Amino acid sequence: MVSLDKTDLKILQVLQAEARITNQDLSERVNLSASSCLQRVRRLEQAGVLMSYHSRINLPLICRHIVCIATVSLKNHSQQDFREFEQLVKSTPEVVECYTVSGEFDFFLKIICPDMNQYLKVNDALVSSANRSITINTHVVMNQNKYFEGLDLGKLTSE
Amino acid sequence: MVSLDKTDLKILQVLQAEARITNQDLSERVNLSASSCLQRVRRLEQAGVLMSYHSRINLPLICRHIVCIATVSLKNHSQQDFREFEQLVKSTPEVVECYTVSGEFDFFLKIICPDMNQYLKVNDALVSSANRSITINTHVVMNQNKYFEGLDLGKLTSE
DNA sequence: CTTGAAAAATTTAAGAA
DNA sequence: TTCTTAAATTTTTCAAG
Repeated sequence: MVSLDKTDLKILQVLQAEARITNQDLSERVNLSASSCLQRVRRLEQAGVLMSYHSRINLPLICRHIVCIATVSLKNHSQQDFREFEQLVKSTPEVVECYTVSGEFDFFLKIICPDMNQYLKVNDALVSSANRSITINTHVVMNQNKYFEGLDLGKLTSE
Repeated sequence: MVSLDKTDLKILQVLQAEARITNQDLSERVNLSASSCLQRVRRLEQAGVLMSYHSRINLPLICRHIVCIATVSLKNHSQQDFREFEQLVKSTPEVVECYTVSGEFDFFLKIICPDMNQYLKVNDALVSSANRSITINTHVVMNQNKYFEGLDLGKLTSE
């Protein structure tokens, strides 16, 4: 567990939502000189706290596509079967996120495809990937009401 | 629908996964001069194609927390009830993503809390927010196997 | 829509507190 | 850890193709 002071948290808070801010502007926001701000950012990167920087793209604006969320249950709960399924997921580019969960399902997948035809192919590949039984339930996303915009690190790290 | 050429797609492809790349490096990657590369990036921002830039933070490294995925079904499917629920979700910081879906559920939520105690509070707030009936099913995330790293825009936009 | 050059701004390393 | 300073680099504008 890396320990961070308030200034580090402020830096992370800003970078979560404005990753392309200049170091100079960032330093003003957190009341630091540009050089010590940069030093902290580099340290956070090296420590693995800042993992990567991404752009959000307005996909509906540039192409037709469908987003689905699929629940997955494996009949056989052996480590081997889990690993194999995870491997398959990792090598399937249409699956953009995958969570292992407790409860009535084993996995949640988020899948993005150009059209339903391609989705069916991905689905088939997941189902018939091996000879083990698997139940996949698909939910087509009709609207995304809330996008991830960064966590409230103050709340999460307080206490 | 905004129409993009191959160079625009390359720019988006790079920025999705390396949002803090310098414009100069980006221009080399896409075989353009720095100035025309910058011009394209600004145009993509103005057109709303590039929406925002985010950092991924290694949360397990800096604090204890739990991630849950919840399925939600409303008993009453009136527009009014949907809107009210969406409003509640938007004003609840622990809910970091929300999808309206077709099928057996109405919404999928991703929720991040410092601990289970706080999760229960959020859950209660969602359930008892109003006098309408709602079914929430919680799945604790045990592992995230695949993170969003950027779409393959070539595949999505081809044809 | 591009390039290339010049000006403005930022990043980054070094030295001192 | 911080800051200041200064050199290196990058961003940004603009004239011209």
